[in-house]
Amino acid sequence: MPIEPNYFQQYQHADIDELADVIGELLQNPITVEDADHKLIAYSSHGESTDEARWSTIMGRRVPEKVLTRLWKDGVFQELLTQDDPVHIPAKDEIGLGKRVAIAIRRGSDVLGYIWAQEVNRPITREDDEILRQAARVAVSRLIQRQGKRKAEEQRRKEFLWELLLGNHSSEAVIRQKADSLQMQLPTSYLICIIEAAGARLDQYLYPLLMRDKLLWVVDGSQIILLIGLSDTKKDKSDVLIRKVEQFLSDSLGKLEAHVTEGCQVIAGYGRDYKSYTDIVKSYREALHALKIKKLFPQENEGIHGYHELGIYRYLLQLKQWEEEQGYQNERLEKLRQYDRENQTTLLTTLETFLDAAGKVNKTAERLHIHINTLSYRLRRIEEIMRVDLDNMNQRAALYLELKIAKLDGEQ
Amino acid sequence: MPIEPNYFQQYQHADIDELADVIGELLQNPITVEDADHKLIAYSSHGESTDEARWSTIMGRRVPEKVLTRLWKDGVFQELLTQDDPVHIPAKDEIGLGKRVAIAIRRGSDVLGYIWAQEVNRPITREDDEILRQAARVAVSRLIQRQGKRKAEEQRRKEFLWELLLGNHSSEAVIRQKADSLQMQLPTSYLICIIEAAGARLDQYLYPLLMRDKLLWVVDGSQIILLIGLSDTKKDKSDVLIRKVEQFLSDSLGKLEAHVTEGCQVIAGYGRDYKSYTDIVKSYREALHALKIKKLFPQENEGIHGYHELGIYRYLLQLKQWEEEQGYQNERLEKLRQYDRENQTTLLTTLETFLDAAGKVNKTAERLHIHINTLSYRLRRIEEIMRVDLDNMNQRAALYLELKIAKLDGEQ
DNA sequence: TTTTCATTTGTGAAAATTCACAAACAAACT
DNA sequence: AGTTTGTTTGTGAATTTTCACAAATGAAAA
Repeated sequence: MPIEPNYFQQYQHADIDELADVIGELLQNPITVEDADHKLIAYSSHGESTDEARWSTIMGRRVPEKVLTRLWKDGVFQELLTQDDPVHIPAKDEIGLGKRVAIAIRRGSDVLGYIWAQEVNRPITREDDEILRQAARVAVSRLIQRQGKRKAEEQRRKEFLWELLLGNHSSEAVIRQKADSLQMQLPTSYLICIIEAAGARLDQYLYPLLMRDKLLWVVDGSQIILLIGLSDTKKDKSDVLIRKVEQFLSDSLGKLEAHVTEGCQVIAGYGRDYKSYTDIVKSYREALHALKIKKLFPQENEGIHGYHELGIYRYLLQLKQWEEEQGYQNERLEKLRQYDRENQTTLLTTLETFLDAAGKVNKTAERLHIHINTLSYRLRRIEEIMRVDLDNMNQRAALYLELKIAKLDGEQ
Repeated sequence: MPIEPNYFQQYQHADIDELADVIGELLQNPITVEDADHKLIAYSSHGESTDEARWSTIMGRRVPEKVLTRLWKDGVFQELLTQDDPVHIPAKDEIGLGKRVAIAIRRGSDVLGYIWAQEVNRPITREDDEILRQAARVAVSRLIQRQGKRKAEEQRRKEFLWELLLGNHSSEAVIRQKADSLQMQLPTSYLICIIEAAGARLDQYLYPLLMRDKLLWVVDGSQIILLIGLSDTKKDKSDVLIRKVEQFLSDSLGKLEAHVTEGCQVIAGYGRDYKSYTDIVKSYREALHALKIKKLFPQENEGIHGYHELGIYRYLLQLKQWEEEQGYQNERLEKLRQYDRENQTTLLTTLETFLDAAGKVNKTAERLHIHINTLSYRLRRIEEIMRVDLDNMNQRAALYLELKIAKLDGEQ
C-alpha cells in the first residue's frame, strides 16, 4: 500500500477561498464549497468553462432548489451524508448539471458542508479521491466557526419550537414576529409529527431526511418531535400535507426499523393540520394522543398514524374516564365473560372478531378458523346471553365501544 | 222516576261500626268497610255465615295479598277507582272469595276506602245499588279523619323520596332508619322511573296503577318520578325488575296516550337498578338522561326507555361537550355536507340511513326508495369524497357517532 | 347544438348470507 | 350405562350482496 502524499501540508493556514483554488489546481477542474444548507462558501476562480448548475449556484449564492430536489430524489445526498468517501455523480442534463464528484465536510457525525468538483477539463478518477478526502479534512476548521453560528441559531429555533409546543405564546402576531427575527419562514399550513423509538439515536438516523425536508425538530427523550408544513398550496392543502407526512413517515420508519434493535418498536403519530400557530399545542397534543393509542392498540391501529384516522379510538380514554366517574360497569359484557369462564367457551373473542370484521360472517369465521354455521350458532348464543340485537347498529356500535374500552383495563 | 228513600237519615251521627251493621241489616248480608290501603275499618257483627276471604280479612285486619292481587288483575279495582257505582263481583273460588258487591268511598277524586257486601243470605240486585251509594256517601265523614292522617304520612314519605333523589343522605344506615320510622319497607332492588307528559294530570290518570303496585312517587312539574322495586327475588333480579318496569310503562303509557291531548307527547325513561339507597341519585340522573336523549332522538329511541338500552346515545352529550372543548370539527362530514349543497345530492342522508341499517344495503335501498345499484354507487362516492372505508368497523362506528353528535347541533 | 359528466337504473353471474334441519361429538347428569 | 345438554359441522335452498358492464337521463359545459 503506497503512502499517500499530504497534498495540503503547505496550505494548513490558507483561507477557504485559497483552499478552493488549490483543490481546483490539484484536480484541474472547477471547485465549489458549500455549507450544510447549500449556501455558497467559496469557489475556485480560474476562468474554466462551467455548467448551468454551477453558474446558478455562484450567481444566487446558493444551490438552486430544483438541483437540490433532484439530487435528494436520486439519493446523492443520502450517500454524501452517510459516507466519508467522495461520491461520483453522472451528468444530469435536464437540470443543467454536468458530471462531478462531491464529498461531505464532516466533523464526527455533523455535516458542515460539501466540496464539489466539476469534471470538465479532465476526468476525476478513484486516484483523486484521496485529494478530496484530505481537502474535506482541511476544510473542517474553516467551517467550524460558521457552523458554530449556525448551531447557535438552530438552538434558538429549537427553543422557539419548544415554546410553541408548550403554548407559551398566546398571540399569533408575537409568534410571527419572533419567527421573523429567527429568520424562519413558518409554513402556512403545518402539523406536529412525533416519532418514538426507545434506545435509538433518532436524530442521527433521520438526519438525511430532516435535512432533505428542512424540518424544524426537537428531541425529547426517545421521541423526536417534528413540525411539518406546506407553504404555498392554495386548495386541497390538507390532503397534500397529509400525503407529504405519510411519505415522510414511510421513508423514516423504513429506515429506522432497519437500524433499530430487534426488541424495541418504532412508532409514529401526528396531529391534525392547522394554520394558526397558536394551535400548535393542539396538534402536538393530538400527536401525543395518537402515539398513546397506538401503544394501547397496536394491531388495531397498524399502519395508522394520523390523529384524524383514529376513529373511535380517539374517544376511548375519555369515555373510560367518564364511565369510571359515573361508576358504570358493563353488566352485559361481564355476563358474557362469566359465561366464557363457566363453559370454557370463547364467545367474547368471537364477538370481538365479528365486530372487528364489521359484521361480515365470512371474514369472521375465517379469522377464527371455524365453520360458518358454528359462528352463526355462537352469535345466536351471544344475542341470547347478552340480550342484544346484533343487527341493530346502535347496539353493535355500543358493544364495539364497550369492548374496546374494556380492553383498556386489561380485562381482555 | 221514583224518589229513592233516604236510608241513612236517622244514622247520620252513627259511628262507623254501627254504620256497617245498618248496611248489613238493609242488605241482609255481611258487610266489610276498608280504607284505601285495604286495612279493615269496620264489619257487620251479625253471626252470618261468611267466606274465607272475609274471614281472613277480619282476622288479619287487612285484605289478604292474594285476594288483592287477583282483584287488581281482574280489573275490579280499576272499576272501583274510576266509577261511583257499586261493582258486582262474581265468586272467585280459587282465592276463597264468594260473590259480592263493592263500592268506593270517595271524596272528589280521592278514594278513602271501600264498602264490601257479601252475597250469602240473599242476592244483591241493582235495586240495592242506591243503598250502597248512600252508604258510601255517609261513610265519607267517618273516613276523612283517618284519611287526613294517611295523607300527612304520605306527604312525609314523599318528602323523604325527594331527599333521596337529591342525595341529601349519604349513609345507607340513616336512610334505612328513616324509612323504618316512616313505616316504609324499601325494596331490596329498585330503580327510578320518570314519566313526562306536558299538561296532563299524571298522578290522576295513573292513580289506579300507582295504587296497584303501591309505588312511592312524587310529581315534579310535568314529570312524575317513581321508585319501582322488587323485594324478595334472589337471582335474575335485574331481569325481573326490568320486566316489571316495562310492564308498568306499557300499562301507563297506553292509558296516558288515550287521555292526553293530541299535540303533547308522553315519554318515559328509567335508570339502572341498584340495591344501595345512596345510589338512588344515580338512578334518578340516569332516568333524566334517558328522558333527555329520548327528546333529542325520538325516532332512534322509540320503544326504548331504559338507560341501559341507550347504547351509544348514552355517550353522545358527553362526547359532544368534549369535542367542543377540544375545538374539534369534523371535516369529513363537512365535506360531504358541502358536496350535497353544491350538487343537490343527499349523500349525507344516504350515509346515515346506511349506517342506521347496520350496513344492510337491501334495507337501506328500501328505506330510501332507490335502486340497490344507485345505493352502491352513492356509497362508492361517499367513500371517495370522505376518504373513508365503510367496510372498516372502526371508521363505520366513528362515522356513526360523529353523525349522531352532529345531529345534536341541529346541523342535520 | 353537441359533448361531457354525474347520476340512476337495468341485467346477469359469482359469491356471500340466512335459514332450517340433521348428524356427530363431548361433557355433565341421572 | 343411558340421557341430556351444549357445541360443532354438514347439506341444501332461498335470498342477499357484490361486481362488472351497459344503457338512459338530465344538467352543465363547450
